[in-house]
Amino acid sequence: MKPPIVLMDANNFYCACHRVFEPKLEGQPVVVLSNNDGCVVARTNELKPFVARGTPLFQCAEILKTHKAQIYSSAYYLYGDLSARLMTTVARFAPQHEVYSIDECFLTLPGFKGEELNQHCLAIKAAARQETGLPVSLGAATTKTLAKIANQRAKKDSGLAGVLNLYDYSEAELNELLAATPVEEIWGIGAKRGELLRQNGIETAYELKNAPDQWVKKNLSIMGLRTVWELRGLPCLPLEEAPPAKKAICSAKSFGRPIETLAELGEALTTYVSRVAEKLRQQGSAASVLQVFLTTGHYRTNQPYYSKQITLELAQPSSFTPTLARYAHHGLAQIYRRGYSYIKVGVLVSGLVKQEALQLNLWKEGPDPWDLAKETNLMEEVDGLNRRYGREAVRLASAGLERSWWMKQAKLSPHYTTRWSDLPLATVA
DNA sequence: TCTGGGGTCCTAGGACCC
DNA sequence: TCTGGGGTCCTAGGACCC
Repeated sequence: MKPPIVLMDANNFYCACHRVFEPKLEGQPVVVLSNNDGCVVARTNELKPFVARGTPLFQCAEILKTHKAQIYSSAYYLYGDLSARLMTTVARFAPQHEVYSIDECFLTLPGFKGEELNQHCLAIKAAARQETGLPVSLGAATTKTLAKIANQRAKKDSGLAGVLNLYDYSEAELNELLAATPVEEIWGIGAKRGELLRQNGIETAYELKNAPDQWVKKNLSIMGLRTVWELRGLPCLPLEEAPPAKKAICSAKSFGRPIETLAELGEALTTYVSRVAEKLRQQGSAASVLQVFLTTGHYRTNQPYYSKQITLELAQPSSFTPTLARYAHHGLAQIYRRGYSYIKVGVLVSGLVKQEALQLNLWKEGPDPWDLAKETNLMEEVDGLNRRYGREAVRLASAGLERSWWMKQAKLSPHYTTRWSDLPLATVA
């Protein structure tokens, strides 16, 4: 017997995080903006019919105003922290879990079924609300893809109390639900594939479930075929308890204003390289390839467009911030052209190897082992200080001090969970 | 004026080899 | 005019997700 797979997903996660610390927002429409306050990345249910996800702020400012929406810049320090608390809570309820994204977690519940399964899901929901203040929904089924559909339904249908169990549905009941599910709502079917499917007369999840394997594989690749099998109740996507190490790490952000000079681009690049290097060390990796890219805006047509990338191979894999920064700046100097207004620069590292393996190989060739030990110790100190005193408490001077190019964050929330000075005050009347 | 960031996986096509 | 077959590796680009 296949064990039930449950997907826990927070409702309007980013918006909900702001509500946790500002209870006055409860029942009020809230939106959260992307970096640079550019687009709407999250909005509460009240606004969903009027504002699509990803709409640029300037295009929906009026509608937001008429609905008296509360607007926030994205505050990832807050979301990351609440996410960790939420995952700790739900993990208690299952022998195995996979944190799939910042607000989603798959759980397996072997031995559970029927009413017992429903009650367990309700208990998870109650604990999440009690311990983190976040509203969540849960969907149970035999595969991840079906659990996703169950979860969506649980969210949309207010009669369901946030929990839907498809695990105990009969084949006929399940087919009926799939027939009422548009094909674009299936996990793994986006706009392009949705369009292709519709052109071929496949409009619902039920129709896709019954499409011939050969046709699916040819048109939607092996991933599409897996999706179809999962719709049929055949698990193809295993639970991954330990997240696999990343194969590439990237940092790239738009500036708060266009910049022209190599010096300022360099400051931003150092900042992003430092972030990438920190993430590398966190997962115990060193990079052997580094890519730098920069671009002018592509929405404004009255300005010349320029976009370029360069790939550099490191003499030795490294996670030492100054080494990576040196390569990055070397690359930037080669692709930089005067006379353009740039809006973004970025860095991507790949060819990742385990840092330990590097150290073991040292006595054969490569950098002086003594130097490497010094580099490692130095970075451990820096990472420790930054963990303790806040990100970028210690940083390279070339990352800049003024940083007038920094992204726009006009509506930033206080750091409720990471700064003593920002703790909310409770007063007794 | 103002249009996000960070990932994964797959496929096609070219270079190269025997 | 005719011009093999099969394999690997790499890269660029597309599609998707949150």
